[in-house]
Formats: sequence, C-alpha cells, structure tokens
Amino acid sequence: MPSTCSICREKSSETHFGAEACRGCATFFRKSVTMKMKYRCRGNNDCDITVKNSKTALSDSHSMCRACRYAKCLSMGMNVSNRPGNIRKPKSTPKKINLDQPGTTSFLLEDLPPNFRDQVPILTKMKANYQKMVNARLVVHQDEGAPRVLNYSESVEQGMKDVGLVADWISGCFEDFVKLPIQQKNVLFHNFYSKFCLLEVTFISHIKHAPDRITLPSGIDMNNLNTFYHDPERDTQMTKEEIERTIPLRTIIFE
Amino acid sequence: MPSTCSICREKSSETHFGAEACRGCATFFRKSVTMKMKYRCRGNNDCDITVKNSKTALSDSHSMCRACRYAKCLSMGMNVSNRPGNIRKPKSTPKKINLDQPGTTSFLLEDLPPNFRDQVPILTKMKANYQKMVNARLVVHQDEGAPRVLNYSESVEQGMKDVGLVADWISGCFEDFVKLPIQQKNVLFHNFYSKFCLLEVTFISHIKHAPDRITLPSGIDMNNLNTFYHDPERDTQMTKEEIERTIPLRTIIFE
DNA sequence: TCAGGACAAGATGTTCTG
DNA sequence: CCAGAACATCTTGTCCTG
Ligand SMILES: [Zn+2]
Ligand SMILES: [Zn+2]
Ligand SMILES: [Zn+2]
Ligand SMILES: [Zn+2]
Repeated sequence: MPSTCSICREKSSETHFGAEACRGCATFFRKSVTMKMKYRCRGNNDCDITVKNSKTALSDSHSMCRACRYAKCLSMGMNVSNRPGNIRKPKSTPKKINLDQPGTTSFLLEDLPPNFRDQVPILTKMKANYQKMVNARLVVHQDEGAPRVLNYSESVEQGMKDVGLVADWISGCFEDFVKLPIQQKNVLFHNFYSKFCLLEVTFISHIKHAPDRITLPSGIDMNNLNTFYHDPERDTQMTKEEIERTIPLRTIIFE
Repeated sequence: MPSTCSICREKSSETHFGAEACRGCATFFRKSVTMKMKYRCRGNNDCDITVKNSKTALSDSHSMCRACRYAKCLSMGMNVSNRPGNIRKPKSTPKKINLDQPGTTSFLLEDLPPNFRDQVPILTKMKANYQKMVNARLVVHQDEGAPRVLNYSESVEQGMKDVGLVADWISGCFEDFVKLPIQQKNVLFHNFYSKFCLLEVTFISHIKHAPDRITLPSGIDMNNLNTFYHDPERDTQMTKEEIERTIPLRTIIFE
C-alpha cells in the first residue's frame, strides 16, 4: 500500500506507536519519549515538518523543528502505551480560539505570561471573554465566505456587525462600565473602539504570521487596495467623496 | 570583554568573517558557504535563533533553524571575503533599520510587499524616513542603557524625547502637512500620535518576536508592571493621583 | 507486523594549528 | 587575533533482532 507518513508525508509508512508513521518519525518519537526530551520551537509552533524532496530527505529531516514534529506526533495519536492492533484516532483538542479559518491557534492556546496574569488579574477574564467573542464571530460572520478578499462597502457592513460583539465583550469584562449612564458608555467606547480596531488588526496579522496582510476580525482579507475601493456594481473605483460619505459612524452603540 | 554574539546572543564573542560572532556561528557560516548549503525555513523566515539557556546551549543550537541562522549571519555582515582588520559593518548599503539592540533586523531588511509598494507609493518614502528615525533614536536614546527595564517616570521622559522624532518623521513624509498652519498641524498630530504609539509598540513586539513583552521605541523594556509604577526615590508604588498628574501632554509639538 | 537496540551518516561546537 | 582543519558530541535514519 503506497501510504504516507501522517507526520512528515514520507512515503512507505507503517503503523508505529498507534499512528501511520515512517520509521524516521517512529524513531524520533521513541527517543523523544524514552529520553524525556523537552523541545522548544524557534518559530510559532506551527512549523512545516513535511519532507519536500525525497532526494534531500535526510538533510531535510535533520532541520525539522523538533518541538513541532513531536507535537504533531502526539496530535496524530502516537503513544508509547499503544500496542499494535490498538490504533487510536488523533487526539481531539478542546475547541479553543479560532480566528477564522484554520490559521494559527497555537498562540492563543497559551496561558497568559505569569507576570501579566499576576499583575493585571482582569486579563484572565478578558481573555476568556475574548475567546467567547471569537466564537461568536464564527457564527456572525459565517456566511461571508472567509477567507476571501473584500471591498470597502463590505468591510463597512462587517464592521457594523462586529462592533456589537466588541461592545458585548467589553461589557462582560468591566462591571463598572455596565453601570455607567448610556451617554458616558458611548463616549468611552467611542474613544476605545478606534484604537482597539487598530490593535486587533495588528494582533490578527501577528498570530496569522501574515505581517504584510490585513485581515479583518471576520476573517476576510483586505489586502488588495485596488480592489478594496472598487465598486463592483459600476465597475469603477470609488471616489473620495463616496468613500467619505459612507465612513461608518460607530459612535452610538449603547442605547 | 564580555561581548555577545550578534547572531545567537551567546556570550564571549570575537570577530569572525566581519561580524561579532561566537565560534559556533562562525563555523556554521563557514561550512554553509564552503559547502554551498541551501537551507529552507520551516517557519516564516523569522525564527528565533538566540540561545536561551547556556546549560542546554548545545542541544539548543542543534535545533536552530538553519535558514534563519544563515540569513542572520548575512544580515550581520558576515562575508567570506572579509579578512581580519577589515571589519565591515552589517551588510546592506545604507545602514538598515535596527530597532535598538541587535534584535531582529531581518524583517525590516525586506522590501515592501509588491502590492503595497505599488498601490501606496508613499509607503516607500515613509519606510525610508522611518529608517532615518530609527537611526536617530539610536543616538537620542543611546545613554539610556537599553535593553533594560524602566519605570513610569522614565517612560514619560523618553516619550517627550521621542515625540519630536516622530513629528520629524511625519513632516518628512507629507509635504502638504508641513504647509499647514501650526494649529492644524497640532490637531492632526495629536489625533495621529496616540494611535501611532499603540501601533508601534505592537510592531516592535512583533519584529522582536516578543509578543508577551512591551518594548518602547527607545529599546527599553517596560515588561514588569509592578516595578513600572514604582517610585525609586521613595521606594513606594506611585498613587493613582501621582500617575495622572504626570501623564505627559504631547499635544503641542509644532510651534 | 512492530518495538527496541545497534550502527552509520550528518550536523555542530571545541580545540588545535598556522 | 582569526581562518581553517581535525576531533568529539549530538541527532537522526537504517538495519537487525525478537
Ligand atoms: Zn515521517
Ligand atoms: Zn516549530
Ligand atoms: Zn553565535
Ligand atoms: Zn526559520
């Protein structure tokens, strides 16, 4: 059977430690376990560990990220207590933060750095609620077909949907904020939201490892600025006036 | 001299192939060149290649991403034709962006993504001027002893010095801005600067691969929030009132 | 068929030499 | 002081045994 290793995609694999794996990956896993190795990823815990060229396979595998390789072994169900004929399915991790498509979840799966967690206790609550907001976004924006490229008008519509989620997030984090008069809430939120949008876009860029792209919270990409300001109905670029006229007013949120 | 390797931060470094480097990195570079090695990064071409623990240094270095290590060697000016007594500064004709200490320059050495470069021509000028500002910062903040941890009062002082550099940067980028009346300049800059500070801090976090730390443009770290609000003269924490009283007013810049 | 030990090849840091 | 060769150590895939 011309099967492939579920870890590194090397061809000709058998069952090792409960997963479809080549001998190289099997040996790597066995030694990692028996030697109690601790690895540290130098990238972002999502390194590619597939062998690209069988000709240079040896050299290639020598340069694999050990942390990510070991993590993939585990995620594919490898286990030293697994015995032949006792193949387990890949582990299913609890559904955690998932900013749009597959993307990168590893960063957000991490715990808060101890110093921030201890010195700013509210961060723990904010992070948990942020998780909820991300899950809500998956529902709210699910029909918008992420990942794709969108234009200006669509980004405005999405923003109008998203601002409510952010308001809910904040309300869930700050009890005192909820008790404020509506007018005060709007003033505060107005001052907060524009900065937050900037920060969150950079945050998403960072965790998606796409520093040269702009991805909205909905998971939609607004990378191409020419098509971004293109009006598909008239097949022209939007004029400055049209753009300014439709700049969203997200001032009044709480009412 | 207790110097550090500009590639991997290992202590005790000498000059090798034209850059401050430890022997390990020197040997790695020499063999890469003489053997004409081609490496492929498994991450995103921005892997961390600093040695974290000297105890496990050997194991640590064995797991470095070769592609990124070699790239960093080149970016630090390593060259086989360099001979002792003929030390060259880091590659790249004009001195390139170097946000504080060695840190990570690879990201900023890159050209702009073509779509951004073509669709927003001013970015090229802004990037070049940003480079100049970073260089200026090296001079302006050189006596502040980066990298180190600082407290609130110091961050205010640094900010007062830095805001002028940012104002110069903007003035150098936008001709029309310079022609505005001073009052208008201040209003515009005031609206711009608070957002810019947020963005730049996240930007620095990103390119320094330290998403859990806050590093100011001067290169100083403000990671520990307990010591950040500590008043060293009285050995107490600052009160809320003291903090608010000294919040910097960076509104009037142009005069 | 597969786990584990032994071996060989490759990669990297250290020491030595000039 | 530094480049390069030689050597030792660590990593990893293959082979062999049970
Ligand atoms: Zn494999
Ligand atoms: Zn990795
Ligand atoms: Zn080094
Ligand atoms: Zn890399």
